[in-house]
Amino acid sequence: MASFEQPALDPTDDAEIDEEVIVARIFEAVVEQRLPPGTKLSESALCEAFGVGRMRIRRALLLLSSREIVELHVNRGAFVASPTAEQARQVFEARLALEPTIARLAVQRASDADIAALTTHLEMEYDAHRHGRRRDAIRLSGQFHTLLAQVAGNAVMLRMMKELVTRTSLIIGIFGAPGMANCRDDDHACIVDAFRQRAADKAASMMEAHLRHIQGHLVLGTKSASPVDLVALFGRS
Amino acid sequence: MASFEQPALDPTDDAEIDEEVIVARIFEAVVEQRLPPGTKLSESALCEAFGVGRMRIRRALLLLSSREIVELHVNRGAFVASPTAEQARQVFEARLALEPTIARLAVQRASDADIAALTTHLEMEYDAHRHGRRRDAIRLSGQFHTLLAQVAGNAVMLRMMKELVTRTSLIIGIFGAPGMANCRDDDHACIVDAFRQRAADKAASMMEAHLRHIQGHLVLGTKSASPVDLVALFGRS
DNA sequence: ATTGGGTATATTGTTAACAATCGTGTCAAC
DNA sequence: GTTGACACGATTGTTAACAATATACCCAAT
Repeated sequence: MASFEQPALDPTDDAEIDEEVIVARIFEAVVEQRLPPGTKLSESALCEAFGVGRMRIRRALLLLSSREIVELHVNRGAFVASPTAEQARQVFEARLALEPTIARLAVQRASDADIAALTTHLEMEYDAHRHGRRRDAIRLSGQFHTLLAQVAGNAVMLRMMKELVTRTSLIIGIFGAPGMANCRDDDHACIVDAFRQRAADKAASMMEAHLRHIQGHLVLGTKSASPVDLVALFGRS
Repeated sequence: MASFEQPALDPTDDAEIDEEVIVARIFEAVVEQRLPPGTKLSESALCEAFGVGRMRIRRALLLLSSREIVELHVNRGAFVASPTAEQARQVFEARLALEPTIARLAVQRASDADIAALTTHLEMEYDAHRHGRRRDAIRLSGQFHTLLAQVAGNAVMLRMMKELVTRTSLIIGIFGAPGMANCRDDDHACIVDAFRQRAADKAASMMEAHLRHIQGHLVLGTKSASPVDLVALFGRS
C-alpha cells in the first residue's frame, strides 16, 4: 500500500515559503505608501522586523530589486525605488497595453461568483474611503486592478500587474498631487457595472479612460528629490 | 589633491554587474534551446562553468526563478522550467496583449536608423536560417521581438518581452513540432515592411497574426527530457 | 528476480565569522 | 569660520565551515 502521508502541499509547490511572505509584505507596505520612495531598507532593521536571518532578508531584497521596487546600491544598501518621470511614462504605457485586454478577458470569463466578489470589493473600497481609512483605501484601490487579472485567469499578467500597481503607488507618491488617491472608486464602480452587463469592450475602453485619467493627474514636468536643490544652487542669477 | 582613479563606471550604475551576466547567459542558452526543460542546474557545475563562487550562482538562480525560467525545488536544486499547457496558453495570451501594442508604438517611434537596424537584423536572421545555423536562427528570431520593444523605447515592456520570449522557447521545446523554429522569418519581413510604410496598425495586426500562427503550430501532450553537460556549454575557454 | 531497507555519498540549505567599504564625527590647519 | 584630512563606527559583501536532506548504491529477504 503506497500511503501518502500529508498530501496537503501541492506537488508543484515552489521552494519559496518564507521570503515570498517578506516580499509580499514589503509590496503591501509600498502600495499603502507607508514606505516612501528613497526609504533606506537596512538589513538589520528588516531582520528584527521579520524575525529572520540576514540571508532571507537579502534574498527578499534581491527579488524586490528584480521587480524594480527597491534599488540596490553596492556597499550602500537597499532603498525603496524612486521612479523617474520617464519610468513613470513607461509604466503607464505598459498598463495601457495590458489592462484593457485584462478587463476584456475578465468580463468574458467572470463567473457570477467573480462578479459578486468584485461587488464586495467595491463596497470595501467605498467603505474605506468613506471612513477615511486612507491606507486601506489605497491598498484596495490597487488590489482592484490585480483582482481583475485574477478573474481573467492569467497568472503571467497577474504577476505583471502586481509589479505595475506597486510601482504606480511609488509614482503617485512622487508625482501625484498631495491628497491624490490611487484611483477614483467611481471609475471602478463603472467598470464593475460593465461586468454586470457582460460588456467586454465597454470595460476595456473604460479601463483605458481610467488609466489615462490617473496619468493625467500626475505632474511629470519637473520633479526630482535631492539634485534639484543642488542644480538650483549652481545657477546663480 | 583629489584624484579620480577610474571614473569608467556610470555613477547611476546598479549593483548588478556580475550575476546579471550569468542570468543573461542562461537566458540566452534557454532561448537557443541548449538547455531543454527539466535540465538540472547543479550549483557546483555552474560554479565551475562560470568560475564564480556559490553565492553568485545561488543569486542568479533565484533571479531566474523569479522570472519563471527555472524552478527551485527545496533541497533538490534548480531545474530549467517545464511550462504546462495552461502556462503556455497564458504566456501567449500575455504576448497577444503586449506585442501588437509594442509593434504599433515601435512603428510610431522608429527612427530611420531603427528601421535600418531592423533590416540588418532581418538579414542576419535570413542568413542564419539559410546557412543552417539553427541556434543562431532561433536566437535571432526571438531577439527580433525584444528588438521591437527596444525600438518602442519602453524598458518595462522590454523586460517583460525578454521573459516571455524565453518562456516561449521552453514552450516550443515541449509542445512544438520537432523541426519547428520559433518564428517564420517571412512574418518578420512583412512586419519590417510595415515599418518602412509607417503603417502602425498594419504592423500591430500582423504581429497578432504572427503570434496566433505560432500558437497554432503547438501540439499539446508531448514531453521530453535529455541530459546536458553544463560545463561543456558554459565552460570558459 | 524484485522489492524493501539501510548505509554512504553528494548536494543543498544555513549559520557565523571575516573582510571591505562607506558615512560620520572629530580635530587640526588655514 | 570654513575646509581638509583622518580615524572610528556601522553596515554591507564575501567566504568558508557546518548541518540537513535527498539520491544512489548495495545487500538481504521474500
